[in-house]
Amino acid sequence: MAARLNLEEIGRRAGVSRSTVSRVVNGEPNVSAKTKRKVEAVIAATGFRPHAAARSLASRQTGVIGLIIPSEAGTLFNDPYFGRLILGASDAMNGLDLTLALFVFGEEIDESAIISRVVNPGLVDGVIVTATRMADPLIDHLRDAHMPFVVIGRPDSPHAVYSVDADNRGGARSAALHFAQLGRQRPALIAPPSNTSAGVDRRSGFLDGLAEAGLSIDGRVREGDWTEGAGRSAMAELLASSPDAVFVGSDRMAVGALQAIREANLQCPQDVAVVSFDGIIPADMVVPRLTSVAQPVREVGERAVSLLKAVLDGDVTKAESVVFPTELVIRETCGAALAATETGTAS
Amino acid sequence: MAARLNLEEIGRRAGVSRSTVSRVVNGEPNVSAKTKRKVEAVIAATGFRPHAAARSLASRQTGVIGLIIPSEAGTLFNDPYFGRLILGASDAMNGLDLTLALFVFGEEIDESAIISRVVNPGLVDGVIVTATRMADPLIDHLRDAHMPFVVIGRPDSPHAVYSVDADNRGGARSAALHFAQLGRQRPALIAPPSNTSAGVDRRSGFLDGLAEAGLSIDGRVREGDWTEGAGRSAMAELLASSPDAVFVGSDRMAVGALQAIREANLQCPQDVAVVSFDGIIPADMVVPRLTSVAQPVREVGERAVSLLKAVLDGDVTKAESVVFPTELVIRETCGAALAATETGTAS
DNA sequence: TTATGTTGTGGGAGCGCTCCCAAGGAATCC
DNA sequence: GGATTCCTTGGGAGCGCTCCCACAACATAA
Repeated sequence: MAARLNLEEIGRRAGVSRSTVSRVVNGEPNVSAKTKRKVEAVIAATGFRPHAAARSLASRQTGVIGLIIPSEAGTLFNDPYFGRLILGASDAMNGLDLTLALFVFGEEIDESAIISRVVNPGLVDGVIVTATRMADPLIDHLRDAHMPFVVIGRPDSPHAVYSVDADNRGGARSAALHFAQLGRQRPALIAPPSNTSAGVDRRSGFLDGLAEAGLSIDGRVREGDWTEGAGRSAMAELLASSPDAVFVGSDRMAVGALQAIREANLQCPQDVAVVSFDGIIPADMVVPRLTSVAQPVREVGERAVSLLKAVLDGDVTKAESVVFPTELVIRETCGAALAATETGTAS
Repeated sequence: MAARLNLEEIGRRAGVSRSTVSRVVNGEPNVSAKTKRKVEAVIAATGFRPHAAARSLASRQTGVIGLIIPSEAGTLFNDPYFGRLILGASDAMNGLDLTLALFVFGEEIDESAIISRVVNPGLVDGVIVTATRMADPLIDHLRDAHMPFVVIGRPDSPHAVYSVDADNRGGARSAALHFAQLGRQRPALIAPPSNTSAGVDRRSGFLDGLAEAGLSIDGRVREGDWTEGAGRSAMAELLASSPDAVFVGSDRMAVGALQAIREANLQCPQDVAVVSFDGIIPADMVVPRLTSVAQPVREVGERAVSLLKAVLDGDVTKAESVVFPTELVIRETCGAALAATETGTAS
């Protein structure tokens, strides 16, 4: 009775062959309009959908792209960065009729177990790797397994790697210049982990900017693991060397830093100006409102997908690595409005 | 030379048949220790992994579970809820050797296009539906397509549906009782959207709690779309009727509400106490620290996976719907410490 | 007329796996 | 000893699709 719905069966009902149905389903040319109409009618009536696994097996591509978020990032799931990234990637995939497979490494999960699942042939066509660590072993594994991939971040691989990144150095540099312009004399830095490319770049970009502006940092540098707690304790330590401006490498750490400033009975931005990085926390969430270097997270996600798609299609004429500009969004914590008032430039 | 690696080829190299290799790969019994060792050696030497699509086609299951986040939730990606949920689901899947496929509906994407992709046979074994709307059409589609699914939330379907939810009513009720206990007289409510089960339940739970405690709300009710902005404007409106306590249906809206209170030159908790729902914002992120009804988001995600797994395995002896308890976590915005001080009960 | 495309259609082969049956050999039972 | 069972192994069939070649039907050119 209810014969299993497949190309053969649809063909039987439409009075054509399996091959013709396949052509209609895949929108191939060289099908007469009449035949096409007949077949489409049967498909619509039955609600037939081709079997994905069979298609994958025969065509050797799955239409699935993996997004890999390694273990250290597990805690990062508390910040909106990955949500945005996923949203961007997902949007792009919807447009390309691709499916997103998400691989999150839990701390307790053996990394190699995940890797072997990811590179499982016939599961995904390619992967996007996020939160890349410096010298990430995952990248070598992917290359060894001949799995096409795109990295989000700046990979420090000896080989050429397709990548998408935000301009971390430039953004951090602009924070330094901003402090200089506001007349701050004793800058400090709370850097993200230096085992990530973003950590390295935000640190060096800021230091370069300071040097350019003739400011010195004199060891007022700490490093934190992206969390509020880390920002808070790093800031508490830094306050001993009385900085008047701090560049904090992530919004979440900046929230912690503001907390520490408040606890020391100091005022932000009057006593200590703060500029952070990400531009990802809703503006109204913290008081005073955070001045932050914004990066286009969603666009990064979208672009990673389209780049990977190009790689998969062999469309290698496109650029190998893309860097999105970042933008210093001035709100309250940097004290720009304050400075303007003092010099009578603004209200 | 490099013959394609498949069961046949591995078998050839190990001097056994395709079938035997298959048995070893799948850990089936009834393979002699010696044969097993031989085959495993060849597999290890070659790095062979069985082809997922071929396996899916033959076995009629994919080992992939879909997680669906409908369009309205797109904006919600700004809050950590979905990150936690994904993390929980992902952890559970890693443990069960399952792969997570994420389907996010963008506003601009035609819902039915996604649906047809989701129910594509041979893609996923089953799906988890989140952020369910009341009378969600998606649920009917899934049923029609015979796609096994589990709902996160409280589905209001005429049919029996497997579901996992947090005790929204109970949590909201406890907020009301807490206000009553603290002697607040003029409670108000900022409810989440009433087209979601969480919105309906948090609203009714709070109102029930008030009734129980003999407090009336007199129209001091607004509704917001989960965002800070909505919380802020709802609170601004409510302040006209001078409430002394507000239950806000989500942490993000509570952040906006606090902002509105501050802008009205009122003090929280002295003038207006605030209790919110979710328990998801890092405690230090806002000042004063948010008293919130915490729900175990990660556990909900994990449980949804294990429930779906049970459904897929035909292990229907397990409960059809699971409700996780919620817990009122007292911090600063409710004014409990304040009340205690006043009555001399605590420091 | 015959040679030469062009378009539409059908069907064989094969993707790599699982499922299942059969068969040989070893172990066990009466 | 022969009959019965169990364990181990091999291979046919088939999952539903794509790829490719063959071929019929028709148009076009010499």
